Amino acid sequence: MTKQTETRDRVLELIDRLTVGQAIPSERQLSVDFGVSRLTVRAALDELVREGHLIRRRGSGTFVSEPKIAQELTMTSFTEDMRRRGMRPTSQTIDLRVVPAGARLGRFLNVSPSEPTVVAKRLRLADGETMAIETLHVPNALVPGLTGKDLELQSFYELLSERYGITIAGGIQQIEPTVTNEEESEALGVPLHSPAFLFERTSRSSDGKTVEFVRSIYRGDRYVLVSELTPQTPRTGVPVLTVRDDGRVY
Amino acid sequence: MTKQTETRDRVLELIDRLTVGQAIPSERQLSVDFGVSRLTVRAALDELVREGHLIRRRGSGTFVSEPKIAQELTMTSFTEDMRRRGMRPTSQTIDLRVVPAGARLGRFLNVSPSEPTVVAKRLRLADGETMAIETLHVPNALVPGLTGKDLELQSFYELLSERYGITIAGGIQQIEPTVTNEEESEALGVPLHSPAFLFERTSRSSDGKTVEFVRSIYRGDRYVLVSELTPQTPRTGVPVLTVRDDGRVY
DNA sequence: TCGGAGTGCTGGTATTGACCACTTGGCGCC
DNA sequence: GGCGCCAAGTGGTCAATACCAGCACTCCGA
Repeated sequence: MTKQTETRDRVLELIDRLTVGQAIPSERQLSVDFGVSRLTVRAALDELVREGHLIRRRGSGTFVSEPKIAQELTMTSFTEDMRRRGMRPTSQTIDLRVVPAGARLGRFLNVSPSEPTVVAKRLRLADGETMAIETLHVPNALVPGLTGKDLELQSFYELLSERYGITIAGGIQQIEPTVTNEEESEALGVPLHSPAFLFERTSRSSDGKTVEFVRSIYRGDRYVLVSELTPQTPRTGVPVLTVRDDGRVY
Repeated sequence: MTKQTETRDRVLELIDRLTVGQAIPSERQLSVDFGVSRLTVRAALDELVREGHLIRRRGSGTFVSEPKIAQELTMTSFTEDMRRRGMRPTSQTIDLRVVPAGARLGRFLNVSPSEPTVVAKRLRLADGETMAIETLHVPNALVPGLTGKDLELQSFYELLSERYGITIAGGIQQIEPTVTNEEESEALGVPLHSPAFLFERTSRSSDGKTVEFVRSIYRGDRYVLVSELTPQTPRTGVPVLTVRDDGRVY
């Protein structure tokens, strides 16, 4: 725990006790209070400003900012995503089998086409309603003994971390519009050819190995992507998955 | 021009002359070369690392990184977006009329329902191929005398800035999957009910006024959203519009 | 020849001190 | 009472210095 992260955490606690628009103590004051140098305080505040918790006003002070409309799109699993939105995520494993990766999947996972690979098809629910259908592909060697039941009990990423000691370090996700086919429509309970998002994600672990390739179909009538746009300044354009509760969310 | 931004620029020049994977001089060396403190060099490098130009390796050095797959999604117009990808953006104004805002649009634009509003429908092309169809809504008072031809000659945001003195300060964009209707299919030259992205964007100027509401339909077969995912650490998840040149882009 | 310890580099963190640019509010003058 | 100026406080920037932790290479001894 560096002083900087410690300072960051202490400031976050401060923020929790304040309301939007209120000023936090000055950098000089904080450096005295916490017993660290002002630069350390600044570094911690820098981070919080980047994350949208604080707003600096030169000559005036540093203030608690509006909660960001669009939160960071971090490396979240479906489970975390739903929890963050106060919904209860569940999962039904429709199918789980181990098959050779094949050419295309082998390329994605960076393994031999003959490599045994777990292919799991899951229906993802939020508060009991269908939200997405997901097909997971993982080299079997990474997750020996994985069962369909395992996937229903906890987040796959939690499982990866706790049972197999694998932590996800990053990934890349591609999003396209699509329409549901017969199988997807039936599983999701929506009309045939309903608009949907197709997510394709490849994740890699901290040692650089490709861990999974996931293909998900999200209901277009329940999901929207919202991104906040900022001009010029390379601040961050932060998109987020937002559940459409009723008809619209503005 | 602060020393930090100056240092940043000089390092960027350095990067241009190097290839991916090569090391830049050490922080201490740069601070001597540029005649600034190491702290200043670090701050400049911090920014470049955040933007994805450089990668630090403790004990080893700082290296030129792969160009980021996902660039920042800044407040871009279609025009800027296409230019950044090396394509030539053009525009055909299909229709332009001034009508009362009405209830729904008035709410979006934060004006009275009877407020005269420019509604312009444009076909957006990239390298001569249809890419999107866009319907622009702007209070007429903000852009008096706007013609359909104006919109074909330059970016609307450039026009706003140069002729009307309005600069866009931010906005929020919502993205959904949809399918094209008859009119859209015909205009875009795709089959009826083709998958497409629906973008709805509301932009505000620096003085807080809502400037525009834009509704765009992007061809799903030519557009994909790519977002790079980073775990835990609230670095930035940066999504971007990526043109699908051929069949796939991986 | 091979392996391991040592050493000199790298970036990572932290401190102290200083000055600048800007905001704000109070004080004094009109 | 109102206006304008000025001082105090704020964040923004920068310097010089120190020590820590990780990496890679060299050199020496087995």
